[in-house]
Amino acid sequence: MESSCVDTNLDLNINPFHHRNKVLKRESESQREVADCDVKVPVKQENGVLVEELNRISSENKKLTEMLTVLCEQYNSLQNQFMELVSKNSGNEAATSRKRKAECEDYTNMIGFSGNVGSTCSDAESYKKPKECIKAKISIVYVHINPSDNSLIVRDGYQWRKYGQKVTRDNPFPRAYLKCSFAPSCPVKKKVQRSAEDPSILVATYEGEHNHAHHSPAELSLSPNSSANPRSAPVSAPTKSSAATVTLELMQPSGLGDDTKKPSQQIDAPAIQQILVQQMPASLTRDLNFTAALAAAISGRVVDHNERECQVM
DNA sequence: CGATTTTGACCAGCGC
DNA sequence: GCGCTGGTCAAAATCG
Repeated sequence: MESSCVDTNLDLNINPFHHRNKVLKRESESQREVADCDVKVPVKQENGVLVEELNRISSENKKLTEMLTVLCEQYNSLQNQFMELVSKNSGNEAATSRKRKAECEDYTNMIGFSGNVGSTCSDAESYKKPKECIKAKISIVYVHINPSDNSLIVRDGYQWRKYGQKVTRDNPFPRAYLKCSFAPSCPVKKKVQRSAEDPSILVATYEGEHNHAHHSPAELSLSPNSSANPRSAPVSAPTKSSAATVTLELMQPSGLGDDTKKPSQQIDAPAIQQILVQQMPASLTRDLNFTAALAAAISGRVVDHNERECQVM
């Protein structure tokens, strides 16, 4: 929850020591190319250019890190404000809500950012099977969609099977219940429902973790447990229904009492969007796939740049 | 024809 | 115990 949980140090694989090998490798490659072109370029000159480029990238990395730190600080302060708001509203909500205790426990964990519900027995299914302690990682994904799009489809790279649909009391939009197509070997379930406050937002609640890779790697990865995902995020065009997506992982209720019940239903749409914006950097920096892809993209640009320079010389 | 979706019925938790 | 509610089941319908 704390911003300290967020590693603001973007490892872009461009630190000098790490990059040194690439530089040396590039040196040998360019020497080969130079030989092929039958043009002799002083190695020291190229070395200087590369070092200069490396310094430039390092300074960019530093700037990005600073920007990220500022973003995280802003996020932290906003989160504190949000928690205050939630605790104020929870008193009124508790009087009118008839939610199940178990569900309240689930949503007590909402707007957490680094924990894993599975470490205790207070997770989603424990009320059904009190003797079992099922590990169920719960996370909420908000997907911005076209309000005229009535489908309840959240493309997250996995294949789902719908097994039910209900209209819930506190939301006029139907809620779809889906299981991973690999069930029962994969226990992951998800619920998809439009936000009552903002119909352009689709709320997908994931329960559990996938124990397999994506079914369709060509689709955009929005999975809450990126550790189970295959490598880098695909580059296919965004789907019509997913213009922007943010994942909120849920955390342990430690330090949070019942006064945080169902905060998502107590905040208005602008607050949600603010939270989502603040959530993005934390989610992105936690996502190894994202940082790896970013590093690959940057290093790719550097390589291209160097190759162009080599060709010029 | 197998996989998926739809949809009404059923079950279980919770508050009164 | 009863009613309300969310979640799940399973048969029928639909799709590719």
